[in-house]
Amino acid sequence: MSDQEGSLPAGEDLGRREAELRAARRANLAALRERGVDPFKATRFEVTAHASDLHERYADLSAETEPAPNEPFGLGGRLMAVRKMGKNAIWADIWDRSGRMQIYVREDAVGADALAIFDELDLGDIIGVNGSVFRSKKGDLTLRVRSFEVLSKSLVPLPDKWHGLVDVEKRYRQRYVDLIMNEDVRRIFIARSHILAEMRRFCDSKGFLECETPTMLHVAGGAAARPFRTHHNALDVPLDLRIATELNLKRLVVGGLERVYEIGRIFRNEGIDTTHNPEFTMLELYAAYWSVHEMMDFNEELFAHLVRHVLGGDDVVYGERKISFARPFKRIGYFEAMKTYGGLERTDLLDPAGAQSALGSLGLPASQTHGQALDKIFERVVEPNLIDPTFVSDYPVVISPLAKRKDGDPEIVDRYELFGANFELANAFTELNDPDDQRARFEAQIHERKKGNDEIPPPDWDFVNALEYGMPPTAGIGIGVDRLVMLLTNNQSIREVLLFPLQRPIE
RNA sequence: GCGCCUUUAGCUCAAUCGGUAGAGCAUCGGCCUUUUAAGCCGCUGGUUCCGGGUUCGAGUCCCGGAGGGCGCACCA
Repeated sequence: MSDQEGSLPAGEDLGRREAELRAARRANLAALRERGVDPFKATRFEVTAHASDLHERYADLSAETEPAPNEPFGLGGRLMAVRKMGKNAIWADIWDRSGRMQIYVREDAVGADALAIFDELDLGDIIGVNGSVFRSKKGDLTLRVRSFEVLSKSLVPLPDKWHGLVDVEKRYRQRYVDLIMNEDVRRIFIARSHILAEMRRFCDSKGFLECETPTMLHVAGGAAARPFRTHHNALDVPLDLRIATELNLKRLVVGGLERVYEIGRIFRNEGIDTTHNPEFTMLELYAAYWSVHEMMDFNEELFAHLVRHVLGGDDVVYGERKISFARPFKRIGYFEAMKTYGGLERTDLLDPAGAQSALGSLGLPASQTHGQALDKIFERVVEPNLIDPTFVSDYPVVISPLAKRKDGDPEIVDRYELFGANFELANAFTELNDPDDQRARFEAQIHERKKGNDEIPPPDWDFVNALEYGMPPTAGIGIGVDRLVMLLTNNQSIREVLLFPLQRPIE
């Protein structure tokens, strides 16, 4: 590639202004090269501190104690602001992952040639600086630059240094620019990474094995959802992207791994809104010899731990609300909740016709199935009341095809869901391990499927076969990681916690 | 899929009733050795998302389309 104006990627349609701005940077690149500095030749830089390290370490350094301790540091970062003071001194801000550091470049410290090079830099260039810190008269901790290196050149103009990048579409399509400009966005994704790491650490500490099961399957099962279809050329077979990790993880429990989990990407071929993205991340975890009661304790401990770890206390601020995750969480039975919040009776709800009429009296449209009707009623009547974290337990079997029936009450399963801030945070149940019951439920689903419900997956007979070898009593849980991150980072849209949310292609 | 909102300079935003499209930042040229949205002086910068229509005249009004956001529906 030459650094001539016009050597832009084919098809890129630049306005005249942007072309000028880019050309100016190319000219500055050429000028640097003429001085013997090639920004793209650098292969490494010795980073010995991040900005936040220095801010912490020198929190007590005052402007009066200058000269500062003569300890040199090397910082790498992006040049984000430049304030030139005459011909011989430049103040500037560089940003690294941890935050901002002001730097001070003086001719009498770096020499005339180096200052001239610095003078040629553009906002957005990546530099490495060496020097020691002092506190400026205005109180800002500053690195007095003794030497610096140009580590990379930024050839496109950055957004407004004050307003940053605001346009939501551009933020998602060019997330790298968003991350450069918006510190709060950077913090969300750093927090997300910490949440994921802490979830793993927590699960590992309880004796769970992280397992990786295939994302491409011949039969995508374990949930009700339309899959994405793909194709393997060499085998010439159609494949589905998984819609859950459930069945494979339970195969591992059959295999004797006892405690397993996967933090996995799930794909569902459905619409996009503020709480749904076609690919999302779910934690699924299975514990042999546990019932749903042990799982509830585990769940409560995990969430309380994560909230403390990320937010430093028990309270989560979400939108207008403040929600406490102090243990114990509230608990309520499914039918108890329906009765309390909607005055609805168990016997009516368990009757398909009764459920439909309850739906009608709420002013909701008729549902295709009994289960769907119950979901709609619950969503309307109970969910809006679930703000503090609340375990709702004892679900009806009609809406829980993979859960074990409750002993002594065959219409109820050993299942709970955890709600908080008006959305579902976790779904757990005692897993069905009777192969005959499982087979019967798959057979029932075949009829559903034939009726045209294409969200019902075809049966996975090998899974029944696995159960026939014998699976210990097992509890399982699914946690929507993206929604948990939304909650812990106070974001109202899933796209704000996904680095690259799916967008329609341009043109 | 339906409804509402939105799209103007590289970025962030203006533009009265339909009457010559402006500003700040950035860029470019100057001045300034403790500034921090640095400051001061000067220059430059437009396919008003796209395509039609109405009109003497359209960023503005009408129709169609595209992208995005939100809500509803669908969906955990």
